[in-house]
Amino acid sequence: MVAAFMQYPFDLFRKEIIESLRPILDSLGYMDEIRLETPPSPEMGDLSFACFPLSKIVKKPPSDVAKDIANKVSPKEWIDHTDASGGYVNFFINVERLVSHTIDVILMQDKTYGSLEKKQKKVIVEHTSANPNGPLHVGRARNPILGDTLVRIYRYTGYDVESQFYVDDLGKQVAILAWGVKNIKPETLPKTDRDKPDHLLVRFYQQAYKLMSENKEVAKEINEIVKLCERGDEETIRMVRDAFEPALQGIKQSLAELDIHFDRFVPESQFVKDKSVDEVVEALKKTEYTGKEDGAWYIDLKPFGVSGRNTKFFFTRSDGTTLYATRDVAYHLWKAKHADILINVLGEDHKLEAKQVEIALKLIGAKTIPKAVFYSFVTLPGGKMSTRRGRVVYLDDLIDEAVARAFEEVKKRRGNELTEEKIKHIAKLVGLGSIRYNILKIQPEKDIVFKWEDALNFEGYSAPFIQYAHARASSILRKMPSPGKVDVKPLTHQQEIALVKLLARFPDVIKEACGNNRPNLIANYLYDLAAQFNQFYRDCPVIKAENKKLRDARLALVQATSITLRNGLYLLGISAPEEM
RNA sequence: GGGCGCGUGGCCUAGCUUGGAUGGGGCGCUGGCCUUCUAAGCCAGCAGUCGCGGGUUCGAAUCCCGCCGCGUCCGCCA
Repeated sequence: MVAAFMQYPFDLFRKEIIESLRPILDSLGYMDEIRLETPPSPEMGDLSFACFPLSKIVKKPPSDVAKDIANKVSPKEWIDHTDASGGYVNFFINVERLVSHTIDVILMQDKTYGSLEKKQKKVIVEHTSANPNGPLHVGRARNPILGDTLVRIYRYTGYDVESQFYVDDLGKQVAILAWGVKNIKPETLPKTDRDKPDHLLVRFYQQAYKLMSENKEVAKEINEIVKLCERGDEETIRMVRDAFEPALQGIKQSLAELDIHFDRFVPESQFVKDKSVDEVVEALKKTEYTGKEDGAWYIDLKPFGVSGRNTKFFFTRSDGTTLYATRDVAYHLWKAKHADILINVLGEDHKLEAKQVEIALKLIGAKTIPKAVFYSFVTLPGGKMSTRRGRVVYLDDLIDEAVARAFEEVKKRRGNELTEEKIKHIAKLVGLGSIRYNILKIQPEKDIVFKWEDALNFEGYSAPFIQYAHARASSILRKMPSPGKVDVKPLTHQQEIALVKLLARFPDVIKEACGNNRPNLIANYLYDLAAQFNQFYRDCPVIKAENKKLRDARLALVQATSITLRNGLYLLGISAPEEM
């Protein structure tokens, strides 16, 4: 058992620099926090300190200040030497120490390399929360992929995490579906090519929606269902739930394909049944921003910086029933009781609603305010996706297509050496990995126009590129296992050093990705790491290294790389094939 | 009309929170590398007014103001 949590090399290096710099800077009258940056290229150093602000204080040119400081810093355990250029003090790490320490840590921690110490804090990540009225389409697929990745990242960073899917069982969408299931004869509906409950059910929804728009009677009946649900009528809620439950199962199935699972499904009706939403209403009625219009209660959001045509946030209807956002407030109060940090993954269309909930929570004195991660829509080249109009690409179709495409690719390359079964297995890992990666590599706030060629990208900046690097490493280790703890002094080739330096950065990347809710940083990093490994692979023969010492050292490095790639891919929910 | 987000080579994208040292990648295109650990790879080349205009600064893709374009929201819907 690994007793103590080993400290990561770059943390130690950074710490040493700051300790050396502090007294020097103090004596020059610079009291600010010391911020270190990474030079643009490794030849210039491993970390640097900019002297521009300091040059003002001491009234000397930055280059002179940098030179003075560089001369005063002496080599230590981690600082090998310093250098001044262009107004920067550049610090070079002790490479020999870095190499041995980094490889030691990685081989020792193995599956936990990059993870951080336990935080003793609970996080609830709410994501997906899609209306269970049909299959997930790719327009919404960003949500579960981002959400699940955040769950993984928070766990790895040391938090206790629970993932939640908020089931909107009181909404109009599910009421329409329930009406359809009850009133529409299945044989009148078009056939589906997919025998999966969500695909079968969405036809009822689409048809019921159509009838509702054409026929006032139908609309009335559907509204009646909604009303009964909102009042907490057990029988109606059960009827609706029975209607949508299979669709939810279908959604779960699709997500399971992508290795996405939830710890808890929370039905919206829970907060009507336990009356907690009524408590929210009572509390909101008492604020100084509260008003009433035709019997409906609202909060004026204008003083909170919300603007637009209408700034009133209605939290009851004139008949006293609550609205979606009101119940969402109750849900968040409940979550706050069970966690220290709340993360919500939401589409950009929910920005105002999230703001309403946040303001309401503050007004009634909630101590934990959720942090939202918004993502922009995935659209089709012709515009938005729409389940109603059938203008959609379903996630299931994307999955099938990705796996099929991957199958062709594997077959093309390895068809004559691998069994059909093995090809299928690899194709699945590659196809599914590509879907996740192609979403995760892009910042959430950027719009994505769905194009098959991008979604199924298998080369360059893609999952298979990284998986391939891992497979290459595995292939070497399969032929000749790493001897474990060895003397890594022979690792002096520039590709080896560059590779180790990247490996050592992994924990920083995770910390950064978690702190800012930005999984794309990990996606980026893994690409860089894989690319660097490919260069090492080209220049440094491992099995046929000149001598046994070098070979063993390189094997350890390959092992360390394979561990880091695998851990990183795991965080993104992508599998690391040993062969492809 | 107002709020929020986005705008980087033909296409996609990193960097923007915390301003600094030559703006990184990928796709596509052109040319080269498989008798050596899997070529889903590697190397070289072509390709950029960082939407436009102003400002702050020793220094702006990054901060501030204005404008333009795209997305999204402004329901007693969810």
